[in-house]
Amino acid sequence: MPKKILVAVALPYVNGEPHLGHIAGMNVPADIFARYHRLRGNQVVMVSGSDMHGTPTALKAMDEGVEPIEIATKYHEIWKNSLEKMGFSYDLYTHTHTATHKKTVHDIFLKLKQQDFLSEKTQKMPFSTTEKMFLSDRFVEGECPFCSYKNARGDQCDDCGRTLDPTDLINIKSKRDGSTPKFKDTTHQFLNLSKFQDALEEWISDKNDWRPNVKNQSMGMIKEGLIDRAITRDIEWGISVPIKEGYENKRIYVWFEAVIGYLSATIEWAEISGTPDLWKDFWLDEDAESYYFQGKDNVPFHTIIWPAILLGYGNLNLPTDVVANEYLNLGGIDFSKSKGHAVWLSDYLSRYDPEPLRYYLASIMPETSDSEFTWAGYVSANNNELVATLGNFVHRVLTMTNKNFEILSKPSRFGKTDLQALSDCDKALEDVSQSIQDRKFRSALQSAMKLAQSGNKYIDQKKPWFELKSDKTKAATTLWVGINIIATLRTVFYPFLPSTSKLIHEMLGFKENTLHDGWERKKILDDIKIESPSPLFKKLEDTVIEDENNRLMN
RNA sequence: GGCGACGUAGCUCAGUGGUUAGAGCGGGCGCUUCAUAAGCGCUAGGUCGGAGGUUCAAGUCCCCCCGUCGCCA
Repeated sequence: MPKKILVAVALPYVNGEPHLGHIAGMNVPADIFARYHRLRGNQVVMVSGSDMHGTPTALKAMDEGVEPIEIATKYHEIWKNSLEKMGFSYDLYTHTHTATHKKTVHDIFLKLKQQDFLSEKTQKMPFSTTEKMFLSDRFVEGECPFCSYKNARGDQCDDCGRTLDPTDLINIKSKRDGSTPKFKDTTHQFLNLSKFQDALEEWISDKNDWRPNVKNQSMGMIKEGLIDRAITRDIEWGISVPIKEGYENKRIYVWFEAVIGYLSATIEWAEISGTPDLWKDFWLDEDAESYYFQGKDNVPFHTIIWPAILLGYGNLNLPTDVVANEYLNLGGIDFSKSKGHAVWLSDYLSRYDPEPLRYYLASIMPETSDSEFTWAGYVSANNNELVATLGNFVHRVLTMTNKNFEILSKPSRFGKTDLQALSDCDKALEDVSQSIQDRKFRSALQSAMKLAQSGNKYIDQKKPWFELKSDKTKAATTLWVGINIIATLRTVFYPFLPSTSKLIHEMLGFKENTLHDGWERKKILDDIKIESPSPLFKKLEDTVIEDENNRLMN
């Protein structure tokens, strides 16, 4: 019975280009997971989109003197394009400035209001008279009333560490233009998170397969007591508030509506696919599973706020797991000279192939702690692992076969070593499968690469170049087994390296596509013909390391 | 300040209280020549962030520090 699996990837702010840190923790693991499950025969929908209404996007637009939609659309296109080039298999990558999204957000907002999960409160907020807008805590500064530090923020003094309210600040100024704000009353809608306290605690308490940081952090917050949070803001950019009076100049706050993007994207996908009700399979069927991929800074939104919204709305599936990764940092260079620099995805793709990057990022995925991207590590992974271990194994077997056999036939009997090699294939399929299901992607990749290593050992043991001279039948057996290993490598690497997998598939002359063969050792045809192979990967010169590091520091 | 995660070989990381703490990469030595000078074998390299405690036994459990990152206030 195929499973129904929703793969939800965090919606990025579109106030800049994607860099390697963005994709290492969200897109790479999500795509591996989605591709694995499709190959397994499960019904998968993988969705995400650009978060168009983020505060940083609106501010950038204001600073550049353009409309927010211009900034958002510009970067949305760049994101969409780069994600596509990396081979991420989204069923839909949309954005949150669509009619479907707005309709879904309004529907949810009104239902929550109707069920009494929203309430109205009035508070005093600093208002900029020059920019005609309310200023959030981090956009005001002034003198700390406790330690007299001059640049204390609206929420905290960085010097003495004390918690502040903007009304505490002496000589409060706008950080944006230095003007003095006035305090004005403003009224907002609040989500009553406290009403979900018990339900959330019960829901999370038995999630023993979640990563420790996700579960413990969420439980800690729940036990401290959840407080109501404002879900509307005094801003112009965003989704309108579906309340008749008093909210004309307010918008729904972005953290509330962005998470709804997972649902609205699934609905949009179903509509585009011509099966408008299909989204229900993933959200209403209680056997369906859902996995949310994102960075560690996003955990509470996915383990508390989004589940609270879903519970409040009713009948919608809660996350099966919230797969949060730590951060990928940029390393190997002098940080003092590289401030604000990053490896931009579009820039990377203008010079290098997607697959080595997918491989390297999966191999250093920040699953348990922050990790570092270095160009030296990238070149090393490409040359020592992809070229030397995987690429070379495939190439040496296929070249020898092509040069010595017009047609390679299935051997009539196998020796002990041959049977061991074939069982290594089954072991690899099992190990990779288990690790991906457990969302342990680094370990899964290691198990896949281990098969290429054991393939090389097998070839070294059998020495088919001798067998060719002494007994050609023996060489045929070795190479036939070698081709079985290659066919299995094609399968276990498919989630990580889809293009490489396709290339192997074609070089082996298989007819149907890889998905058709499923997650098992392919039944190789009795007679197989191998054309002259081409290398799977390009070796990189060591000068790449220096060149790229220089580029980062200039 | 509170909560959470992390700190193990030169690098990246595994390690349900139980032999002598492991793997890959990098280093050193050897073997091999089918293959993109690729492959295979052997080997060196560790006060497990620091100090204390519980235990027959601690990288692992408890307490206190130090450091990094995230969230909250």
